Amino acid sequence: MPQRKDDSRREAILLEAKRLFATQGYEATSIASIVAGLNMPVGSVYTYFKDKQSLLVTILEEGWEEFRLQLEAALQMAPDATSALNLILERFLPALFADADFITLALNETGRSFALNDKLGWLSAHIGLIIRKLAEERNIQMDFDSRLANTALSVFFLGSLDTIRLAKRENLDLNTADVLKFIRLTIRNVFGDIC
Amino acid sequence: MPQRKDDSRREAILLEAKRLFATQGYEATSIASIVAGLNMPVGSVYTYFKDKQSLLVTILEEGWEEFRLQLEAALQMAPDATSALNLILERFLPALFADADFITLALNETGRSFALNDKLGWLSAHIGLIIRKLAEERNIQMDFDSRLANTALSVFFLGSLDTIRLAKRENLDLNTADVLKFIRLTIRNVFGDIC
Amino acid sequence: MPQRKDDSRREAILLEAKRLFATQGYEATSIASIVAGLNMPVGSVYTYFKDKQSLLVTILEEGWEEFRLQLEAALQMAPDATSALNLILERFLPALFADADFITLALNETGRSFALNDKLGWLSAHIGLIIRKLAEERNIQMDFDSRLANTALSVFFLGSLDTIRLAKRENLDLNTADVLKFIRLTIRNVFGDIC
Amino acid sequence: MPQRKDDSRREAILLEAKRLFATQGYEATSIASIVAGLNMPVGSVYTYFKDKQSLLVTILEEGWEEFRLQLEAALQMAPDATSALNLILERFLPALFADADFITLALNETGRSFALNDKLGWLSAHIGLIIRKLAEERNIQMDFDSRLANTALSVFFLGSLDTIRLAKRENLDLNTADVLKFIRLTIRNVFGDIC
DNA sequence: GATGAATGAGGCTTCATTCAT
DNA sequence: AATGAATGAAGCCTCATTCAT
Repeated sequence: MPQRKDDSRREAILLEAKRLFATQGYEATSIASIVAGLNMPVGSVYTYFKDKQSLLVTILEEGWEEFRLQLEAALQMAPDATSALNLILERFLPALFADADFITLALNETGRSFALNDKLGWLSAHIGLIIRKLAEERNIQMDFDSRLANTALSVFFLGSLDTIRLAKRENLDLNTADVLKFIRLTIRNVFGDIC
Repeated sequence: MPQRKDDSRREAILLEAKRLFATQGYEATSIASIVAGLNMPVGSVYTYFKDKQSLLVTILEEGWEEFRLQLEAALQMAPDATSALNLILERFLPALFADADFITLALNETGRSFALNDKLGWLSAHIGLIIRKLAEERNIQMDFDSRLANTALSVFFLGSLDTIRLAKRENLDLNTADVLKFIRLTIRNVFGDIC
Repeated sequence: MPQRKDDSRREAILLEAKRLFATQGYEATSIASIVAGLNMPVGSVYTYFKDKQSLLVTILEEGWEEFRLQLEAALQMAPDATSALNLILERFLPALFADADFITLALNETGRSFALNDKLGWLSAHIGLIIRKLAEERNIQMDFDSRLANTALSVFFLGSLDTIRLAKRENLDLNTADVLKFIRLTIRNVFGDIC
Repeated sequence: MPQRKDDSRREAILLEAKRLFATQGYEATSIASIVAGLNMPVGSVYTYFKDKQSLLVTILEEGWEEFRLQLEAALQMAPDATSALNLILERFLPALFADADFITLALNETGRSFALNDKLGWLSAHIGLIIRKLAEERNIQMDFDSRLANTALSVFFLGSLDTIRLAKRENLDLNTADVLKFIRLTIRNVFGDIC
């Protein structure tokens, strides 16, 4: 029996690739530079991945899948819309915001290797449902039409992600906590003291 | 005063470079591909620009400068905070939002060739001043601390830019008008019917 | 006596290698592509063969040996030159012509991995002997010197092989039967109605 | 004005490539090895040729074109079929036979980069016309059907080429003169003393 | 023996930049 | 100043072969 493919080597490659792609950009990062720090030969990348592009796609798709599963699990556990919202604010968003490299790649490679709009659509559907339920529960009249709602969600979601990556990259005096606080504040302005 | 004769060639190069950099990415765009459609020799790029990097820097800096000057001119003309705000909403933002390629480059090349945080800082200062004046004029109590204000501005500004570039790139059923409408709505929620 | 169990795997490798070497060329064929269709691991090749080169050499030498043995057996069975000639025309050449892949490899790898001239020399000696006997039997004066005879044999032999491989490869409206017919006609022109 | 493309460099590359492709095979020859002896950098190849494949195609197509033009010019000059035949035997074939590298490539790359059958068809048409005229002029009854004629031509043509390349490659005691002599002899057997 | 992951040299090609003309 | 051929470093990827299991 030959050596079995070593999952830890695969993960190490993905992790280093994510770091470098996010830091220097996909095109500016060479395969050689990815394996250099890992003390692996270049050929190893091609044992685990078809080509450079699939490295990026894997990072983005597996990364998103992780967040998606987290969110769906959280929503299933939630007995009502209020607790669902709180799970999003306490679990999903913090986990997403913690991965600045993923955020950078997702935003920069939109369209080239990552269908960000698909993900945004999926997110809209889920969040929209929660919002409508919340409004119902709390007897609040929502006069947003769906276009405006989508716009709002997109601005808040993308703006939060971009703010966080900018803050991390430029060592701004802003951080994840500030963004979450701002989101909470916005929600409270509409729905009251539910989070 | 007429422009120097060759400024038109310089501008043509900048325009095509901006389009290609935004569409394909900076690294993936070759100098040869920039001049190809313009029927210019590669050497031309180096008579007007030091190297490829300076092409990108010029696009970003001159692009920003244009918007900055527009905004400053607008603000100088404004007699009070309310009209300043309206000028921003009617002149500055629409002009900025119209240039999707610039937005894409500014967001993607953040940190590599463009200090987006500097620009955000400058914007914060100006907008912040208007906000404070507005609050004063209208006798509204602002309990935002400055960190939260900066966060809010960043989320809204970057989120708007990202939403617009995503909408353009992915042919979403969202457009500049929707984003502007959402911004207006948000402002009215705080300051009332001033825009 | 039964063949050793694993000879079938060795043969499968040789067969697939021959097909691919002939179709795509030796260098353009990877070891991996040879075993891919056979559902065998790459390592198998190295249990039966020293390296890639020896795969090719084996195909050519074993292939030639098979034809050589066939021819020699045929000649031993023949009571006279006329029947020897007919055996060649009815057994040896059809068998050789049927293996287009072998022909292609033999012609293309001449000099690199296969001493085609050695084989041609061996063939010349045998055919030459038959020719001389035939001339003697039929009392025909052969004024060919040996150089010209070798040239003639080479042109006919290589020309036939090349024609057949070209016909197969390019789906020409020419086939093995046509080539054999032409050879027969040429012989009849010299020796009369003996085949 | 920049440097003009230097045709002598282009030719030097083609010549060395032809030599190496014929000697070692196309796949086994690296671009680096082609320019090594010419004291040129690798990039030069790509100034004159799109890629490695086009290097081979150019060698084959330009080489064939040269021979084709020679033959057509010769045939136009010939007042009758007999002199046409002699021009072929004295001009065209010797020129073709002299270029052993071209012959090797044409035979080995048949189908991959060179449609040898197209050329054979073109040749058949021209030679066939001469043959028919000769038969007519000399009142000889040709009972060859066209299939057999094509076969004969293919065997003789390809056989001659292969014999010559084999002779050159293996330093056989056979040469171009022998092949031409054999061809002449064959023609005389059919048409009498016309060449 | 059987397996197939691991290796790293080497191949093809691109491209920013220079500089002869 | 204008041009575009020339350059060669560097990138991605393939693949024969080895060897741990």
